Amino acid sequence: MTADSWLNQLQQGGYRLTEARRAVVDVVSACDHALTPVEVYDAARQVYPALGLVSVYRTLEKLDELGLVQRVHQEGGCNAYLPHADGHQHLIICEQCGRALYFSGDDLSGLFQKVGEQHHFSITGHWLQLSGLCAECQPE
Amino acid sequence: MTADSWLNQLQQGGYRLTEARRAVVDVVSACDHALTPVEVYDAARQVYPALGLVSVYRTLEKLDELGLVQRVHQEGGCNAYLPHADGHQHLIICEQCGRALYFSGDDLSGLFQKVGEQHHFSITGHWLQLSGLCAECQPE
DNA sequence: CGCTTATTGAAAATCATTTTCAATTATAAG
DNA sequence: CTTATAATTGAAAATGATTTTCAATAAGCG
Ligand SMILES: [Mn+2]
Ligand SMILES: [Mn+2]
Ligand SMILES: [Zn+2]
Ligand SMILES: [Zn+2]
Repeated sequence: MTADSWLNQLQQGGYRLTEARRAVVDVVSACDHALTPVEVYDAARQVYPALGLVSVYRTLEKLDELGLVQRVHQEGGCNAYLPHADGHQHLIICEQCGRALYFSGDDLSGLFQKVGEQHHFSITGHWLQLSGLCAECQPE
Repeated sequence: MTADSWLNQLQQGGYRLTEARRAVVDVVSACDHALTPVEVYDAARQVYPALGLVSVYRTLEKLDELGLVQRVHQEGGCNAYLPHADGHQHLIICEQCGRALYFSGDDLSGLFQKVGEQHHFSITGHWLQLSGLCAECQPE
């Protein structure tokens, strides 16, 4: 289970396992759409009502540090988190329901290198994100 | 000149031309790297010292509304603005000096469509941004 | 030039995030 | 199973960015 793996990695990282962290990890590790700190807070309190919003911020910070979550940028805001991509992957996000999904296998570095040369840039990274409608949100 | 065109469009949009707006437009329309509201404020005050930060926010909001600027997302933050791309273009940003540049001519919609199908998404948009080193920032 | 109303900057309010702090608790040692 | 220690907690205060309020100003129009 992802949650257990995350908890292990927190512990390996020298952090203690607490109720607050367990609650946050349970919510975020299992979620298929990006959540803001407050959304994590609301969801996690259903399991652990004593949770403080501060601990959500602090836990997300540590999960980010450990590479277990990543921040998601969208029109609506840039403070939502998802389980981190596995290797080099990019996001597709449903603009209706927010479902997020990673895909891989794009090989664009050649193209990007070429574009870079044309503009005298040496390209070191790229950021690609698709948006659309997931199966469930498409009209019949 | 871009600045004049922006001012015209503000006027066409029903907005009055004021010193505050002129100062903001002068700075943003001529800038080749993304600026935060405070950076715009500092730059524009050199020309118009009475400027208030609030007016920078308000002017950027209107320029965005008119499609004259666009928000730029980066690791460091997502509250910087650039003159809006001309049609369908994407950004290359120098990770050293922040110089920003648009490129076009990528035709990736075929690829994206295919990726979408594989995951039962109908793709409606994409977001692509390259980062690297501009000519001036490359070692020798 | 004068009228009307959008726009202004200052100050206050709001909102998200971070810091401070005393109380609690996870963990390791005994 | 204690006990000791230091990390972690949630509440409250502080901060920082952005928005709202408001009375004064000035753009645009006749
Ligand atoms: Mn890629
Ligand atoms: Mn494109
Ligand atoms: Zn959907
Ligand atoms: Zn550069």
